[in-house]
Amino acid sequence: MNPGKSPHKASLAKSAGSNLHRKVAQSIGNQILSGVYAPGAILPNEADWCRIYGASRTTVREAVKTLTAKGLLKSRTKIGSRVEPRENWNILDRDVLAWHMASMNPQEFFASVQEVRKILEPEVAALAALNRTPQQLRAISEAFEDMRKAKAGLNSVGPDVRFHLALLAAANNVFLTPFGIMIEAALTNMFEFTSTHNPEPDMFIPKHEGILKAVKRGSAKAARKAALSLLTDTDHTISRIPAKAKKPKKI
Amino acid sequence: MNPGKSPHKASLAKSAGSNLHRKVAQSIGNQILSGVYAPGAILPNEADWCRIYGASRTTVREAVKTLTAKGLLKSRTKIGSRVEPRENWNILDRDVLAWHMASMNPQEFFASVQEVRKILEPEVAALAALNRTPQQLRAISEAFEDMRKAKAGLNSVGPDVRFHLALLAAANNVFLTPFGIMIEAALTNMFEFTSTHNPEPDMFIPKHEGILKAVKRGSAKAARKAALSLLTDTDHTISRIPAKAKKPKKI
DNA sequence: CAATCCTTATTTGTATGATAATTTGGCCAG
DNA sequence: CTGGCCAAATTATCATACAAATAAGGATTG
Repeated sequence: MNPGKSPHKASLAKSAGSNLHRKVAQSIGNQILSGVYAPGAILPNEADWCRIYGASRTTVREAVKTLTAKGLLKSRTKIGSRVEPRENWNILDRDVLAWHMASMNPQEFFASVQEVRKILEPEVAALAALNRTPQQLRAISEAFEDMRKAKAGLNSVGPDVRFHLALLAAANNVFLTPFGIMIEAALTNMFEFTSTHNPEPDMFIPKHEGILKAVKRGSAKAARKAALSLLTDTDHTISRIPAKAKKPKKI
Repeated sequence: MNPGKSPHKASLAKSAGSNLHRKVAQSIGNQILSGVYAPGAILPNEADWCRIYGASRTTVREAVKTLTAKGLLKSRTKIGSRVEPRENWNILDRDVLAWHMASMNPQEFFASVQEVRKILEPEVAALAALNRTPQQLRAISEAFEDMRKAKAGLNSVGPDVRFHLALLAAANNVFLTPFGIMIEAALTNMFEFTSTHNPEPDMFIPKHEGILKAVKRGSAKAARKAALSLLTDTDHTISRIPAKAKKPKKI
């Protein structure tokens, strides 16, 4: 796409990862997620990347392997590295999600997340009510207590995240755990998406308590209902964007 | 775990991937997923892996980077590579899922998948009914037609998978697409989990047709109901294992 | 002209050896 | 006992070379 002599300059070093191959992977990953290299496109070859980043081929190759492992690329001899179709991207991977967030309309991102949360979290709560171990219940309970204590300070986001992650873990289904990443990202960055920071904190605590109590006494039905109400009534969420006609789909 | 001179011998070359670093990654990945190296354990260092597999350090490092990118490992200088906790594993990654399936009780795997499918697929169908593009509808429709044609032969698994994947794509939510891997794995290997191969093929086609029609005319409610019935009534699934008391959780 | 085979060029894959950077753990001094 | 300094182990990076795969074009032949 830009095989010229002075390509992107691809600003490195801005992201935190201390290792070079990590930085390179982040940079290339960001470029893919932001559409600089679209699915199907052939990336610059390894030698080019070396020049671009001033790194050794070893380092570049490790970065490429990282991206390949996340489903963004596929390399073949004599061809080079081609960007994989979107459905192969490992979007629930921590890094991929971060890159995705960096180059996406925040409201659209948030709407997509909430759409999935509304589907999953009530059922997750129900499963947790049925399958939780005592230890898992304790983890949920402790997170809730921390939420309550931290109520005064606005930094209740940490315990809040822990609460939802603990709930997810208590559902005891491996295929649900990947969503922790998504939930975490949504909750920790919520203030960036919604205008107000901690919306309706007075409703906030009781609703979480409702989930906790239902899970404690093993009532799937009540847990489902409580979790649903947390995501719909109180809103925590942005109800301005209709979940439906999100985007007419350019194609 | 086995730092002796004659370690695992870790049979390579059995899996298809032609590249060496791929084979090494697969072998180590399998060992992690099968519990040879548990979360928190320190893996052999790079030099050891080189001896074990008879590969160069370059190759071993690329394999390690691959596994790191999938969330199975984390490497630190002077420490080595440590197996990450399970919740960080990228279980919806194609490879990780394959390794997981290779070392798991098939019925437990299938039960977990169906549990998630019952949660998601009705809502996926509903979203598809609301958000599908004409092209996406056509893809669903074509997959269904292929299913019907292939009805005589038992190899309807291909079109069946395509049908569900097309439905998933039509939901138009990036955070749902990762489940395609899981659904694909479940459907293509179903005959290994259930005793009978294509259970109740007479119900099979009409139920899929019900989903298609609902999606076509944009009825979320009907689509949800049809998708749910496909997963509960007909059973496609194994109802012998109660979804609840799966496993008392050894901890 | 058409089809087939062969050569060649390009790109990734693997190997080797060396050096740098990081950090644990122990040693040593106060 | 405490603090800081030193050494060892391990990953991180670099440079170079060769191997393997394969796409593309050219030579050969029908």
